[in-house]
Amino acid sequence: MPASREAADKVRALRAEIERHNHAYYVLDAPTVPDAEYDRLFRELQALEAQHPGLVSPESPTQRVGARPAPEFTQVTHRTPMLSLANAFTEEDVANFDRRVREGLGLPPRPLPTEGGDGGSAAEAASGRNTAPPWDGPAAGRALDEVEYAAEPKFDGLAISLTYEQGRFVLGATRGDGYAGEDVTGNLRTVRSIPLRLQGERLPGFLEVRGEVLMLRRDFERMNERAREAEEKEFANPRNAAAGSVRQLDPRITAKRPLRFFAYALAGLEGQPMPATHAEVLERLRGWGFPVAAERAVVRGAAGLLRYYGEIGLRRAALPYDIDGVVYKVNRLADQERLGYVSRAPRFAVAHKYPAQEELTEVLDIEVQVGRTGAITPVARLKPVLVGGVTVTNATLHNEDEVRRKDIRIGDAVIVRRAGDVIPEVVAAIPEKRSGREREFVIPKHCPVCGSGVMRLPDEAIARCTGGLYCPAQRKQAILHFASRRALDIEGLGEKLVDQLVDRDLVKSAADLYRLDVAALAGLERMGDKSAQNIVAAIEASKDTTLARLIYALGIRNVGEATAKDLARHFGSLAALMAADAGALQRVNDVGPVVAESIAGFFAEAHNREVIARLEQAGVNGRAETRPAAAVAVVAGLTFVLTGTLPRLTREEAAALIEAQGGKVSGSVSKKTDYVVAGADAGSKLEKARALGVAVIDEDGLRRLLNG
DNA sequence: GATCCTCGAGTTCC
DNA sequence: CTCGAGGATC
Repeated sequence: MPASREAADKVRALRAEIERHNHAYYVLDAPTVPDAEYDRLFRELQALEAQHPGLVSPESPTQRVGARPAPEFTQVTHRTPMLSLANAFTEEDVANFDRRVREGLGLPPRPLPTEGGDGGSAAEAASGRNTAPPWDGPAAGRALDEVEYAAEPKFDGLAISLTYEQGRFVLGATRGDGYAGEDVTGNLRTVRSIPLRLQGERLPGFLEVRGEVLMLRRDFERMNERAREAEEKEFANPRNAAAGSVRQLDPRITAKRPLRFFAYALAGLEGQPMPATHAEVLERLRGWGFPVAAERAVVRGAAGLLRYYGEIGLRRAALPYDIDGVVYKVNRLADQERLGYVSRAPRFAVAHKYPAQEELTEVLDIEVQVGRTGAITPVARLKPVLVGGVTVTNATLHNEDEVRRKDIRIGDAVIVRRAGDVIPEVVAAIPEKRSGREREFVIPKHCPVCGSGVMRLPDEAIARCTGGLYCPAQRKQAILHFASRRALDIEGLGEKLVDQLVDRDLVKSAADLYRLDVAALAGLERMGDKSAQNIVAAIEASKDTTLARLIYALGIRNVGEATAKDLARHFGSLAALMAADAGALQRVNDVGPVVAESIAGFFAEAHNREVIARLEQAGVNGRAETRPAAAVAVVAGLTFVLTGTLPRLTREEAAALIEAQGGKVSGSVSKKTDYVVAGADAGSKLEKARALGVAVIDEDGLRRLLNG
């Protein structure tokens, strides 16, 4: 059917509208229509194009769904090479960069305090420049002498080059070796934030744009979540996911990946004059419809660069995308040209890197640890590697399924990261690096500590040692738990000491702690008279405690701090708790059939009852806490979550104050949270609070609430 | 029955 | 901090 003029007009209008919505959503990050409306427009356009195949053109938004797979990519030679940048790691490197730029531009080595603006003008005259230097503005003083730089985040993605002819996207290529890359036009057409047609009135006849393809962290996580549900392989990080997606031979797969594009340079322009500065380049790119980094800035001198580096460093974790540093470019393009290139890197730009949060290392071995409940946890012993400033040698692998899912083998090269900036985590193995000598990990059939059988219940992820308290590892953990800060808080009773006490049979259960005397302790390693006295005193002091702490200290399965508090409040004494049957137990908040069975089962054991009797004889007294009549307090009945470092209170102190007035302190933020109390360096909880619209207060705000 | 909210448990390094 | 899972809720 020949396309009627009417249909052609309609198609054009629909395309324009859809691209406008695309731009608003993917580039401006401000959606203009609901998703359903967008889908409706999209389907309407698809239907029209199906009716009139003559109207289909490569820059129609419908073509973003991806063309057929290609047998391989064809090579493209870059008109201008895509060079890499020199790296800077230290402040000194940055100072040297600034110094070399000044030399290259014929400026004096450093603007001396006494010279004022004279140095600048002298240099300008000497260099014979005819354009106004950036520091020749109305501002006066020292800053006049400093070089102006454009600074922006360095995206951790895949560098690509986009070519536009007469405003239409015609070629997209990977960086490759810098001189020739691969033609990935079909894949890049599916990336919604890459304009298929440039926006604006005055379009260049030819345009080549450089930028980065990446995945936003939230998109990456959502994608991995779906892969996990579908039991497909997950990607290790957003960069690998983006790179893998762009180099997909089947564009229909690429189309399903949530890729984004950010532009950062102009490599070719015909038909209109180049802008004067890099900052203006970015504005021009934005005008044509390309996303550019919101964090871009123009700064002066080495001091300005370092300040920018520090600011972005602080915001790094909160940025929507991964970055591995920041990039500094001399702002004026004329100056860039004068500085030119040295070997393969430009002299006018440098990448200032942050310490890596991910590193490559090697799994030397996978050992297992036995926890308090007998849980057998595989732990990777790693070749030591510096990640984000600390040396990492161990990382938990959680459980057998996790090892299988990530397919981590002994001897593998692996990527290690510090999750939430603290706890080391093995992100993924790199199977390409295998030699064939790697060994797969298997959970041992017998406990490495006591030799008892290891059992994994069918619907549990964790394998456990069946040795119970016969197993020295579990006994040690039980005693450490009993003495821990949130339980009976026996200071000085740490791992090394408990190891010795249990290995020498001086202590078999928590009750035995109360029979220790200085003489018994004094014979141990690293244990003088003074230390022994301190420990005996700490054990003595622990006898006076609360019922909630005592219940928690017993280490009943599925009974943690919060449940212990509920149980203490409900029953009032250990005797009453021990006498309760499953029905009575389930009347307590948050106790269902499973927890009730754990509790009843614990007290049914003769051994446990004996330990409790001996604790009571020794004088361990779990006194019930009397609740203040707190109905009048402002915070009564409200739920708080504490995060970050408060200026004057520890989190424990703040929690105690809240609970004393009848408030509740919880560990995770949800819609039901009333207040998040945030201190310095607050992390994900603060983010979540903001996302959910939960009220955030600081320590002073909390004090005001507590004081009514 | 599905979904959301919490809690419990295990873990690293300084 | 993260994961898994128990309990509550709709």
